Amino acid sequence: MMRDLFQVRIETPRGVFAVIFHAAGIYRICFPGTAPPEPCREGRPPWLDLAGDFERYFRGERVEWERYPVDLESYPPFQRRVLEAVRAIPFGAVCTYREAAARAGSLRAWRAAGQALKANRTPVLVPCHRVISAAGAPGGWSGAPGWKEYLLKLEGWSGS
DNA sequence: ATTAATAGCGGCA
DNA sequence: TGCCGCTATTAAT
Repeated sequence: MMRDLFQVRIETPRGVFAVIFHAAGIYRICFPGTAPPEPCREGRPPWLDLAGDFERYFRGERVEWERYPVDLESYPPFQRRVLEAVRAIPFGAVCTYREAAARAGSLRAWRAAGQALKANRTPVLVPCHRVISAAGAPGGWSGAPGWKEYLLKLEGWSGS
């Protein structure tokens, strides 16, 4: 189901992010230097202090992203369960691909869990950076390189 | 309609 | 150490 989309640009210490949203939730996060692939108009989000939360987060403060509704409707069922499980990982904590798949209900589907994270349209709000490989390496990131490591460090993860 | 390719993991030789 | 199979989904054949 395709809805009318709006976007806000938000300045942070790490660059300008674009948040794409509609009335029922946040649809996509665009990292600095990337443009939204779908057409959208400028608009003001209905949620209070979204920009403030971004600034605080990129300054290293804890932010309760759970209070923002994220649009997960267009994902296939398993991917959606993975993203919901990943959303529940607390600030500063991490889990493995295996655990993420298990929490989504299919213990052996780590690989498919990786696909779900790759398909994740809303990084940061769905903190896919908190899913790391069992060996302690950060693992993949579908956007520009370095961001996963950066976000983990921002949340106090000391590395392997 | 089938097959290949994925943001990985654990078991077994 | 290296090989194998596994799961869900999409893209290519």
